[in-house]
Amino acid sequence: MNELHQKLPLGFLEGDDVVKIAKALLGKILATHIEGKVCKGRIIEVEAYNGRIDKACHAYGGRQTKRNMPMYGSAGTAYVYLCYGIHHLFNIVTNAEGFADAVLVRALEPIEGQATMKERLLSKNEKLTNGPGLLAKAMGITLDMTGVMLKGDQIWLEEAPRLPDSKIMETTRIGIDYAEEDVLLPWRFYEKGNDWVSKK
DNA sequence: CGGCTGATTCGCT
DNA sequence: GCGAATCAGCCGC
Repeated sequence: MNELHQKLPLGFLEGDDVVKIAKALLGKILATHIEGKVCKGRIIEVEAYNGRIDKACHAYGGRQTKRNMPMYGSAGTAYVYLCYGIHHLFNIVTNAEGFADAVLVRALEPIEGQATMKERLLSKNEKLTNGPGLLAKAMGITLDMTGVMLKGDQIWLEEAPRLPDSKIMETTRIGIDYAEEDVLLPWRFYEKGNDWVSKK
């Protein structure tokens, strides 16, 4: 097996600095094997959410709901939730059990299974994975996958060289206007010049 | 091509 | 009841 396609050890996600982990995840590969179909994409856009200090985080202030419980799980847990009543958004939980940090995967560069993605999306345009709602649908990620570990046969991460800092763009997160001053945190990261970034 | 809006369900007031 | 870590379709320029 090609060394680039080894599974990413979940220890990669155990640190207590979710911002650092979010940046390090850029370039890594997200893979799913659902209903007999394999899909893969390079992670090229992410956002960091910190449960203790970040008003944009669903678990800010120690809030616990049925929806956000997976965020308190151990590093490498998937957190999938329904946004705007329609879209599934996929997060990678980081840090130790009991700490509700997570990285929202906002965009992928497709590298395998594009035909399957197109079937799932029933979309007329060329967008497959240029946004968190789209990529979850394209990859076959659904609500019942919240709480599963990213190490099984269904969904996992693969190793890949990390992006040099010179290729990483840092900016503010999207769609969190309710988060008061934390709107300004530069916790969205994407690969400069990549056409699959969700917004320009 | 930019801006506005409906979709649709969960969580909190 | 209202707003939400979004997207596609429609309208007007």
